[in-house]
This record gives sequence, structure tokens and C-alpha cells, in this order.
Amino acid sequence: MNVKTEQRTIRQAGDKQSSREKILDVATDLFVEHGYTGTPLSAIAAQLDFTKAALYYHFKSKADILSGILSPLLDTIDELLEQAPERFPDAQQRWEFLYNYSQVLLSHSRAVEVLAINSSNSWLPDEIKERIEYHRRRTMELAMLPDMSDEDQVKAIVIMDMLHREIVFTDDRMVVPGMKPERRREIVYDFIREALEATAAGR
Amino acid sequence: MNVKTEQRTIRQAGDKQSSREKILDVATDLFVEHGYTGTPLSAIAAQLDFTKAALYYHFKSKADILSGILSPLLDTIDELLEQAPERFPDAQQRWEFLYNYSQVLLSHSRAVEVLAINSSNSWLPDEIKERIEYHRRRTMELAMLPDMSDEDQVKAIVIMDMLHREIVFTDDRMVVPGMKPERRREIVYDFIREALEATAAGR
DNA sequence: GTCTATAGCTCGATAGAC
DNA sequence: GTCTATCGAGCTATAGAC
Repeated sequence: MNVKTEQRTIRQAGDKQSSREKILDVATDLFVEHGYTGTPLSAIAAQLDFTKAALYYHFKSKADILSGILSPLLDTIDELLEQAPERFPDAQQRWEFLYNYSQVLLSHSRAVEVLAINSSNSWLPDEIKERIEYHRRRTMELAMLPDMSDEDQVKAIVIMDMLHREIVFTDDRMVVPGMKPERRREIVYDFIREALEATAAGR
Repeated sequence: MNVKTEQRTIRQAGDKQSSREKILDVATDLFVEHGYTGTPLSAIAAQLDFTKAALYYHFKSKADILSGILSPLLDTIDELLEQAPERFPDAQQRWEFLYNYSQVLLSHSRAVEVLAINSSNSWLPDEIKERIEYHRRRTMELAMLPDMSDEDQVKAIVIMDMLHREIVFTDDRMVVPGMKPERRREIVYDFIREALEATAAGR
């Protein structure tokens, strides 16, 4: 009997999640808190009152659990990138894309967090590593406009990084006391959009 | 006999480093590449043609090696923070401090990288965790000016985060092809300074 | 100051009962 | 679908020789 089974995220009412979903949910929490290599399967099993062996019915390996967490995010980004043209001709269309991109990240913010916390990628399955590398390269390309100066390219890169960070670190860190998350997001998005538009004007 | 002992960073000519320094050097490389929990002591020992047991003459635990890597950085930040006033009255003095702060981070950039890569802090010794938390809070305070609006506070936070990121990720990622690191740094610093000054003007 | 040897444990993963 | 039981490997850390 395990006394300490605190629920770290809000589960569905009635707890109708499948075991697979429960495992992914708990694993996400632990991977964010202790990192992937820092989280043994025994910890995931313990929080669910499962045994380690039970996990292997649903996933073929520890890395497979990680893939299960990240895949929905990566799939959605793939879809978004497929719809995008080779390059955006103007700042307006670029911003629309980047905003949509940020919404995708937000809708999978837990998975984004897992990636951000475990920024040493060496233990990631190769397939996942390649997809992430492609996403990074492609979104950077799309953050650029034709004939941009070197200076504005650097700025666009830095601003894109800011956009990524905003998804991950709003909840608990670096927050102005008493400010609602929505308000903060609004301010940051405005700041990002204005800074990006300045790079469009300067070219 | 270990054949594979590639040197990952440039060592001093003549290899006059003490064993302690060698261990810290190699451990830094591996902690950045595979993370702290992802790096066994055997990997550190193997790259030095030491045995695991030999490491325990110089350090009392794995966490102690980590402390050895981080302490010089944390000590230097402590010194800088001791010299700072409670608050900076104007944007000029604030920027001077933040620039000095960035130079400190740069002069210990490998240690900063170790911290950034292992952003899940749960395995850090408590003493180190507390020092880092204090540094983060204090530098954020010092990035603020008196009577700043909420909006400008958020911007200052985001910009400070940008400054941190610039220290860590210049070398290998998100770089404009063919651009020298010095040029990039110059552009980013200018961007940061201008953005920060805008928050001073807006209050 | 570095070694061999090993304790004591936990890891990821598997076999097979129910 | 989850269990008990267990394997072999790898882990941190220690004891004690040299």
C-alpha cells in the first residue's frame, strides 16, 4: 500500500484515463521535475501503485514512454509546417505563422517542458532527435524574411528563442507578483511582435 | 589500456593540470553532453584513464564534483552582488551592472552551461540550490528600476532571460552561418541594451 | 595519489503465473 | 492488464593494498 501518491496535475474527473494515459501523465511530471535520466521506472510505477513490469505491457522501453509524451507535440508541429510556404513574403504573414506555432506549443506545453528541462538530448531516440532538429531549423527559416540583414537575422533568432521560453517558464518562474498569466502573455507577445516587426522594417 | 581518450576541450600545454582540475574539466564536458544524472562516474574515470576509486580521493561524492564545477562561478557572482547597491537609480548604472554580470557569466561559461543543460535542479545540493535561487532573485531585482510599470517589469524579466541565454547558446546553436561570435554578441548586446533602455523611458 | 576488489544497491528489462 | 520473481548490468561508494 503506497501512502504517498500525490497527484501533481489535475486529472480528469472520475479518473477515466486509460492506464497508458496515466503512465504518460505521471512520467511527464517526473521527467520535468527530475529529468529523464534522473527518473527511474520504479518512481513512475510507485506513483501509480503499479509495478515496473506493468509499465512494460503499455510501453516497450523507457525511451518509448518518452516518445509517447513527445509524439503528439511533434506530430502537430509537422502538420503546421506542412501548411507553410517555403518563405513568408512579409512580416504580417510571418507573425501569423509564429503566433499559430506558439499556440501549438502552448496546447502541448507539458511536452514542451519535458524537452526544455532535458536540454541535453543525447539520450533521445534518434528518430525524435531528427524531427526536433528539423523543426528547429525550419521554424528559424520561417522567422526570416527575404533579404534580411545579418543583424536582423540574429535578432529574429533571439526573439524566436524568447517565444519558446515564454511557453515554458511562465507558470512558476520569473513572474511579476500578482500578475495574471494572461496579462503577462499579452505583454510578452506584444513585445515580441513589435521587436519582430522592427526587423522587418530595417531590412 | 583505454584507446578512446579524446580530449574534448583545449588543455594547458604540457598538461600540468592537477588531477583535481582534470577531473573537473572532464566532468564538465560530460555533464554538459549527457546531463548530471546521465553521466556515471565510470565515464569520467574512463576518459582520464583513472579508476572510479581514484575520483574519491579528490572528491567525496558525485555531487561534490558538481559543486567543484559550480562554486567558482557562484563565488564570483556573490562578489559582484555584494558590491551592488540596493537598487539602481537609473538605466545607465543598471546596464553597467548587467554588462559586468554578463562578463562574469562569460568568464565561467562552461559552468553556466552545466547549469543550463541540467535545468532540472532537484539533484543539486541544497546549499547550491539556495545560492542560485538568491542570485536569480537578486539580479532580477537589480534589472528593475524604481517605479517601473508592470509591463516594463515583465519586459525586463524577459530581456534578462535573453541575456542569460546569449551566454549559453552562442557557440553551437542558432547561429547565422559565417558570422563571428564577437559580431553576434555585439548585435545581441546592442539589442538588449536598447530594449532595456526602452523600459526605462516608458516608466 | 592511484590502485584492485567488492559491497550493497538500483537500474532497465524479461519470463511466466493469474 | 497487472502481477511476482528474477536476471544481468551498472551504479555510487568504501576498504585496504601499494
